[in-house]
Amino acid sequence: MRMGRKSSESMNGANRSYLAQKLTKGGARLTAQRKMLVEIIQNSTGHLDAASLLRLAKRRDSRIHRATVYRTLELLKRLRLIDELDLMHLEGEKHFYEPRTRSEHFHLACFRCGKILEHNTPTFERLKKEISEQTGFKIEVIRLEAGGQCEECRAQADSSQSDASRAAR
Amino acid sequence: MRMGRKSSESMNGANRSYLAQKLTKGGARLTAQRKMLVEIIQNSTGHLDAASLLRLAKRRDSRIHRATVYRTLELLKRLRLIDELDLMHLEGEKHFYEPRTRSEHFHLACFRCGKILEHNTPTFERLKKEISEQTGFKIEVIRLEAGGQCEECRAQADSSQSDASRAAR
DNA sequence: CGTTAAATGCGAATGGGTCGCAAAAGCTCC
DNA sequence: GGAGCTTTTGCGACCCATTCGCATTTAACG
Ligand SMILES: [Mn+2]
Ligand SMILES: [Mn+2]
Ligand SMILES: [Zn+2]
Ligand SMILES: [Zn+2]
Repeated sequence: MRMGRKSSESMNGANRSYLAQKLTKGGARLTAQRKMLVEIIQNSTGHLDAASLLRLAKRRDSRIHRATVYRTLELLKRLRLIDELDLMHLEGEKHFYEPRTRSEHFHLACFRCGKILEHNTPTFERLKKEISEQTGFKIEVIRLEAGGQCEECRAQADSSQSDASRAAR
Repeated sequence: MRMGRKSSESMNGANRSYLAQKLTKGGARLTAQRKMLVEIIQNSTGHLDAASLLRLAKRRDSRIHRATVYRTLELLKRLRLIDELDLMHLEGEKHFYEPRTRSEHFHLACFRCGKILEHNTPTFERLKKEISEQTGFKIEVIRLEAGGQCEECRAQADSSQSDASRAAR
């Protein structure tokens, strides 16, 4: 009977109250799978899709099933613990997820290099406020995404553009 | 050999130059199918998904195939003649399409009654400008969507809320 | 018109996501 | 710390939107 605690577990202790609070509100049970999935999402840096999340989870406990991942994502969305992103369908039709613990931001997807930029400005906050005021609509989730060219790729495109026009002469 | 022209066809004459211009740029051919699909999209009021578009198209020429619809939508997206919407996945994973001829707006999807509101405010324009200025990102397509409760549904929810609290006492 | 590259129809194949059900695991209350 | 009830999981079959490869047709250019 190992009583040793890994750092992730002791850290879990701190998280548990927050999660327990959030998850148990509404009658959701705090299962091992859910704890694991939430922890992976929280600790992950980038934007996870369901398949990646499953892969990472299987590394800890190979018995976890795809359906559980999808069901948990659905639950976390409902509880507003994560946001779902499309990232302009840059990599097919799948969705990406990120914890709502980080400060709010939107996403810019570069069609050329595939990079995802995160950004925010007070004007976004203002826009949301205006929307509610002007339409009476109560915003529960909002998603702002743009596709185009990032600064670097634009510079590159411009220089090859001038190459092309030079060659055309 | 019927020489009569339906109004939709004569209207087509006006559109054709615009379409021909847009479609033939980049080497796209002006096929009967493409003309038909673009016309359906332009004349449609609501937000069409691929299946609805196919259904409407089949009504005019039953030989048109699903794959052609998808390929045409892809083309029109590339040419920036239409925008693709998710509408917060209110009706599953499918996408919706609308012509870019109408003035720009974003979409608010009511989770309760399923209504889609269209809205705009100058702050949105300003936000886009700021994004470009602050990040150097060149926006080619942008999508702003919110999900929540429309004014009517909110009023309804509030009144049933107070019913509930009254009942609870 | 004939030529040629591009587009279409077709049906099979993908891929992301969902479902129904039996077994397993949380919670609650004692 | 179990009994009993309810929720959740694993599982595989299934679904639905979209894509693909290929043979045939068609638009566009000369
Ligand atoms: Mn989507
Ligand atoms: Mn992000
Ligand atoms: Zn880039
Ligand atoms: Zn509503």
